[in-house]
Amino acid sequence: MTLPDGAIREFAGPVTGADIAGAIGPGLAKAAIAVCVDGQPRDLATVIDHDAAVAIITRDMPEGLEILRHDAAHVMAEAVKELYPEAEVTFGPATETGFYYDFARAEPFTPEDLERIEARMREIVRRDEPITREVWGRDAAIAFFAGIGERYKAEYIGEIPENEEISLYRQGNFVDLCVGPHLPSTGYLGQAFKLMNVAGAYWRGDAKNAQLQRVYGTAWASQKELDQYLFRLEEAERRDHRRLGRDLDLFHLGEEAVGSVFWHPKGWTLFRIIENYIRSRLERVGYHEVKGPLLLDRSLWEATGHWENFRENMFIAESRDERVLAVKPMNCPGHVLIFRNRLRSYRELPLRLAEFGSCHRNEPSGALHGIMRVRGFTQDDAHIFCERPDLHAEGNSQVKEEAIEFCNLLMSVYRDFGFEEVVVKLATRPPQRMGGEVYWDLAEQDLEDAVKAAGLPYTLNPGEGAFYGPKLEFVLRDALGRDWQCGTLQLDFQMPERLGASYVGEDGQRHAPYMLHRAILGSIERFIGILIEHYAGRFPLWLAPVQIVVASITSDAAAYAAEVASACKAAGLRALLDTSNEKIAYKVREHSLAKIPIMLVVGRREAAGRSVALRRLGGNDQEALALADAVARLSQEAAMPSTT
RNA sequence: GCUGCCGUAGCUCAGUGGUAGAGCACUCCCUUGGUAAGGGAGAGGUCGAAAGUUCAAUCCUUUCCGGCAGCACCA
Repeated sequence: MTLPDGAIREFAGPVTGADIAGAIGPGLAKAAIAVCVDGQPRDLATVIDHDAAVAIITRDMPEGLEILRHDAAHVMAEAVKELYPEAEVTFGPATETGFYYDFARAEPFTPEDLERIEARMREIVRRDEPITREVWGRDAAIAFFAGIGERYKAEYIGEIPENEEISLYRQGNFVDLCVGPHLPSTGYLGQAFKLMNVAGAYWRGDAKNAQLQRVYGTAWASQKELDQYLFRLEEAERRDHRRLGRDLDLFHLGEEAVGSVFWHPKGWTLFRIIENYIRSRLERVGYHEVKGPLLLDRSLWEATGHWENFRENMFIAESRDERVLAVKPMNCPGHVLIFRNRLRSYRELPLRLAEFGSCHRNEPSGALHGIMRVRGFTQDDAHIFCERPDLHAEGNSQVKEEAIEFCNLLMSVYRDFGFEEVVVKLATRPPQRMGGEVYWDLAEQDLEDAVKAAGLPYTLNPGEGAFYGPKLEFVLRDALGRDWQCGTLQLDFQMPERLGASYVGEDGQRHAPYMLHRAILGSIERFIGILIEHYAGRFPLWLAPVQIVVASITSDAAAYAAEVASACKAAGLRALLDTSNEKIAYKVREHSLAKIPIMLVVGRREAAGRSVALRRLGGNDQEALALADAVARLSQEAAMPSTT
């Protein structure tokens, strides 16, 4: 047996994982929960009868944790069957943070039911029931599950491929179909788990199928990790953009416009700062900003194929002469029409048309979520029209050059917003697609080369590209370690042609251009939601809607405070004046809760010396500064990054 | 859209088959106080909407609207 460190252990005959762990040491024997044989996770009791590479899996390892969680699902199923024998079991896998199990039962589970189930689970763990594996014949297995009324299990076994082994796991009186591996006994699960909530889920993930009840739980290797996870959940709740949006008076959502945002002055300030920052970045690298119409004639959407495929998701309007129009769900057709409006030369390419495009999509009500998922939103969109690549040419195509430039720009923008960790996914040709294989080959190659050239880590997402071309998806990771897909770069060799766009090439002939759809932030509304949660509402100075509050200590200093606020505003800083009739401690608390980054406190002393006492959010001390110095320093600190 | 839960003052939440309360926020008054809540008074609600049961509904029932969680969706 070859161990992970390369050491070789000899055994006279067939051994189990437990034997091997025991041979290595008593500590490991105790910690072992499963074994990895030639890369495959197995039960600790599995007999290994050949030379193999083995690794003992413990509960602290990611593989071990996954087994633990999977077992938690089984223990839950056992508990449910004991308490509610009429419930049918279906699937119950491990998840990123725990597990779930889908049950079929006419009665909904109540929160009280969850408490009962959790208590029974803890009891099953204390019973320490041995978990054993059995291999069954297909027909016997189907008959068994059908016989005990488990129709979903029986249905599923019928669909397992002929060549696969059908294994059942038994713990106590509970028997479940499962590939495993599992813990040696229920006691190994420990008590670091908790049931979280119940929700509906479709049988086999299909909305056409019956809806089951999914019970979610979380499970960890230790109580400490469970506590940390629960704390992280609380932290996420504290940072929830819906709560902070209200507390910081950034926006509200209302039933008068479901799925659209009412931006308040501070929120709109933030929106405009972000828009202006992107505008400035784009101008520097040769984009031209445009603005297309919001309402476009039905015939255009028929030409793009949207009328056929996405009509349910579009808002439809009618003009008084009874023409049918759709509120645009995307900006590209408008940009193609701008491109197509006159004869274009290859000399104009690449042509980069950018728009802060206001889009509307009639999303299903259940999909809406704060400002993250809305029906009306704004994209930092642009379409880059490129020369049709010559399949036999040397060197980089325009498409590739533009893709590289875009990756660099995107990374720089993300860094400016405080996101350092970004992963890229390359989504390649889907089963249903348009265009010949040679074009797909080249297109995928160009995008892959571009990510490499930009030095970004990436993973493949096979078959997930759009029907008109492959795409890059940019996923950033926030302060809480959550992933958000924001940026996208999609290559499209269909739409320009479909809408009759062309340019005159060097050869004097007309060609349909290639088009790159690209966005960095994606939806600005959603991106602001992400920023709020990333920063927990404590924006860096350049983004803060209110950067400075000038607070007076006594009314004697009010006039000077007003002068200080004016000086800040004159320097382009977003400053607020607070000369209200409150004590300074009250003002400090109030503006700290409003998460305003800088407070300039002025009393008699400052007024006499033309100075300010500068206090930073979260700090406990103040710094005495001459007014002019403070303004100069803050202006510099508040500068928009990468734009000067 | 589906399943479950929820909807009482701007916010957080009590409460009752006989038409409502607290804290914070808000307004006014007193207070001029040096770094996370000074004191007092006042105003504020068709109890999400409609229909039904009832002598009587904020409370019970139904439908609708909206929110939350998950699923499905996300060109």
